Amino acid sequence: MSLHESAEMYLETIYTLSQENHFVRSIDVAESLGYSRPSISRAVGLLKNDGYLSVDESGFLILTDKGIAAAQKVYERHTILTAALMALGVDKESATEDACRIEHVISDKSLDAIKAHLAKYGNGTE
Amino acid sequence: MSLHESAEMYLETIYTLSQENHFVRSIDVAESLGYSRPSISRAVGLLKNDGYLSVDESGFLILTDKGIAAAQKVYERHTILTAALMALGVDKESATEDACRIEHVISDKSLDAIKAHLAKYGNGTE
DNA sequence: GATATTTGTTTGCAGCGGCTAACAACCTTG
DNA sequence: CAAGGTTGTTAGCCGCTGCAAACAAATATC
Repeated sequence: MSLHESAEMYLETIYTLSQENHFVRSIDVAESLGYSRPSISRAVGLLKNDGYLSVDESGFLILTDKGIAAAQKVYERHTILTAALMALGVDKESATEDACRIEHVISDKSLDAIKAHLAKYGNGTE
Repeated sequence: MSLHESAEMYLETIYTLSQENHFVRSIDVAESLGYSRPSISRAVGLLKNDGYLSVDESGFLILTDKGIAAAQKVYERHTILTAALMALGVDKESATEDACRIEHVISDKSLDAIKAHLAKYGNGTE
């Protein structure tokens, strides 16, 4: 079963938060995404059911290997898209916001093409 | 009230079909998008309510000025995104599919940056 | 003119993905 | 230990956007 956009977003958020804080609870995800606690609660339940994470006794969210792999894939897309847009002169904030939406809908083919282009022509200048 | 993604897609489809055929009915939109007739029926009703189109006695869909403007905007985005992806070496079909999804979520800022880049470096080669 | 096909509408369903309200369980702290 | 804040869950709502079934109206065909 492939991930819905929202699930990708939750995984990515948990992943990046866990790199910053090491311990991630539902409330952290809620605050980071600006969503309500019930929304996170449901999403976490679904992700748990689907084997993307587990929740320990203290309520910390632990990504499984499957969860980490999925999150990293989304995160990489995010990074590439942000870099590509910034290379075109888009400000960081707009580039990040757009990357956040595009990362869920662009194909691997197109993403790879952008990646290859960045690799060839650099990521920081134009 | 800003257009939802689905509404943008309907408008764009009606617009392109009306350039090819001159007369566009609901059924044409249904076949073009691969949606059911009821889905089109409801969408057309909503677009009509919001002043994007009218339906004449024969059932032909007529975009209003507002509808044309909105459709053209989406279509232009589609064209630019397709060209940009193809310039990166993405095949036409994939580029078109991705453009179809990205066109609804990318910001004007990023779109303008891509447009400017295409204008500077051409649309067909890399 | 009768039947059949095409087209559009109405009704109601389903999944997704937000939300609030209310409750429960767990701190924490006076 | 009692009171209050924090966090998570449950229940249920709503809008969006697809769907199918069933009906209605118009058109085509025999």
